Amino acid sequence: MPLRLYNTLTKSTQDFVPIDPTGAVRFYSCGPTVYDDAHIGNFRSFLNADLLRRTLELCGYQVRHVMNITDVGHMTEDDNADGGGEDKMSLAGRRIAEAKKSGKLPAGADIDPSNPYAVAEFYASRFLEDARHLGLKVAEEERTQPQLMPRPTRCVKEMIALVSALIARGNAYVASDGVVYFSVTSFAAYGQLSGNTLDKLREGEGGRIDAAHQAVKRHPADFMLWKPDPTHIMRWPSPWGEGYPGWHLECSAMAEMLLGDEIDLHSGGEDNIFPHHECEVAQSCCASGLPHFSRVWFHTRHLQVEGEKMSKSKGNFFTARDLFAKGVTPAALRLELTRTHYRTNSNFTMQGLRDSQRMIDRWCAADAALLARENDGAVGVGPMQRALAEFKAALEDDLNIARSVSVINIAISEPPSGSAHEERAALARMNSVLGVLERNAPLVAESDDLATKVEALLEQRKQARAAKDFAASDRARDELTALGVRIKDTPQGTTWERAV
RNA sequence: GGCCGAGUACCCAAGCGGUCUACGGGAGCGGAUUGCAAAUCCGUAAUUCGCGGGUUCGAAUCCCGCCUCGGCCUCCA
Repeated sequence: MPLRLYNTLTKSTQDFVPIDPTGAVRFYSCGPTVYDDAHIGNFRSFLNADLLRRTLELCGYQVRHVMNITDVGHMTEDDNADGGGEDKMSLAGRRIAEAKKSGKLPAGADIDPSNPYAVAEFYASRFLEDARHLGLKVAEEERTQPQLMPRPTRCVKEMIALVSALIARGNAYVASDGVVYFSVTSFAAYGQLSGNTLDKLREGEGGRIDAAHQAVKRHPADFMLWKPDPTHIMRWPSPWGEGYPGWHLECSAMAEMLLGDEIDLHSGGEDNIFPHHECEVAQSCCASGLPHFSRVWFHTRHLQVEGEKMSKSKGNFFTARDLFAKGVTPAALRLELTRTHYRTNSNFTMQGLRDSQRMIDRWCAADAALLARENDGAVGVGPMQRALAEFKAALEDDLNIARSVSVINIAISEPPSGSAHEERAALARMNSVLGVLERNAPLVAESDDLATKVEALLEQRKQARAAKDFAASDRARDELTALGVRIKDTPQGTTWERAV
C-alpha cells in the first residue's frame, strides 16, 4: 500500500510519490527559533515531522531530513513585515542578564548576554538536548552531520545569492528606503498555498500594515528580503548595505543549499502556512524557475493545554524541560504529543500524560516478557508479527497513529505465542516509529536526600508489616505518598518511583 | 468581514455510505490477588455520534442551515 498524505497545497490526501525513486526523500522541516526554550507546542510540530520521517523509513524510503535552527533574531514588532522593534535575540540577552543578576541563571550557563551569537548558541544547545531526549532523529544525526540542522547565520552568503537572483529575474526590487522587497505581483501563484490570494489580502487587511512602509512598496503584500541597518545587533555586509536578511529567506536558501531546488516534503506548524511558507514558495519558485518548491506541504495543528490556548499568563505554558524536571519520562511526552492526529488540534493534559505513560509501561512489560522467554523454543507467528502489517497500514493512511497505537494494544492483550525473538523484533519495528520503549525513564536523578528518606520509610514499613503493625505500615506509606512517591510491592520486594 | 479545520461516553480518541447495538487507552464500577492498598489479571460502558433539516433501501460517515470551539488573514510550532 502506498503512503498517503494530506497536502496543504492541494487540500487533499494523495499518494506520496518521491521525486527521486532511487535516492533519498528530500524533507525540510521548519525548526525552532533559539531565543528561548522550545515549548511543548513547538515539540508537537517537530515530533510530528519526526514521526513522518520514521514512517517513511518504515515504508522503506531513505530520508534526508533537514531541520533549521533559526539563530537570527526576528523583530519583536515584526508586524509590518518590514522589521521594526527590538531584535528578539537582544531581548533574550536581556532576559539572561536579568537571570544572571538574580542568581536564577540555569546551571552551566556562563554566557555573555550582550553577544547574540552566544545567546543563540546557548538556546540551540538546550534545544538539541531536549530534542535528543524526545527522540528527534535529525537531532541525533546532527552530532555527526551538523549540516542537517543548518543555522541561518552561517548561510548568509546563500541568502544574499538568492536575493541577487530574485532581483536579476525581476522578482525583487530595491525601494526608495533602500530595503529589498519581493514583488508579490511578479509571482502569479502567490496565495495558492494559504488561500490568501492578493485580492483577498486586500479585503482582509487585518490592521497590521504599517502605512509608513507601504508607501515605498509596489504592493502592500510585498515582503522584505534584505534590510540595510548598520546599527542592528546582527548584521552582515551585502550589495545593499550592511544589514540583515528577511525572515522568510533562510528556509528557501537552506533548503536549496542542502536538498535542491525542488523538495518532496516541507513541514511546519499551521501558523507557518501564511505568511512564512507562502513567501518561501514565492522566493524558491521564482529563483529556480520551477513550478513547485515542495511537492507536499505537511502542517501540524496547534496544541492546547487543558482545553485552553497555551499562554504564559494562564500558567499553562510548559517547556519540555519543565516537564522532564517534574519526572515526566521523554517517552510519555513523546507519545502524548504525537498520539493525536496531526491535523486535529490536540489537547495536552496531565491526565493524558499519565494515560500515555500507562500504555508505554505495558508495552515495556510486554517487551520484557518476550525477552524473558527468548529461549523457550517456541516458533511461528504470534500477535506482534500479525499486528505489524496493520500497524504499518494505519500509518500509511495519512499517519493514523491512534489506530496504530490501538493495534499494539490489541496485540499485547492477546495471549503471547510464536517465536519470542521474532515477536520482539516485530514490536521493535513498530517502536522504530513510535520511539518510546528506549526512553521510558525519568531524566531527573532522584536527590540522595529523597532516596535516603524513602529507603528509611520503606524499611520502617517492612518491619511494621513483619510485626503485623498495619497502622504503622500504613502511616509509613502515607508519608511516602506525601513525598510524591508511589510504591509497588513485588515478589522481589518493594520498588518505588516518583508519581507524576 | 474573508479563508481553513474540528465537535463521537466522565477524559483522551479511532471511524471516510452497509461488516458500527461505534477500535483503543485512561478514569469509574464488579471480581481475583493483597493485612489494606498500589501494580497485575478477568469482566463491565455510548442503540448512539453538537443541533435541525435533506439525499439514500441504508448516514457518525454525503448535502444544506444553525450553534460552539480552534487556526490564519504579515510575531508565533
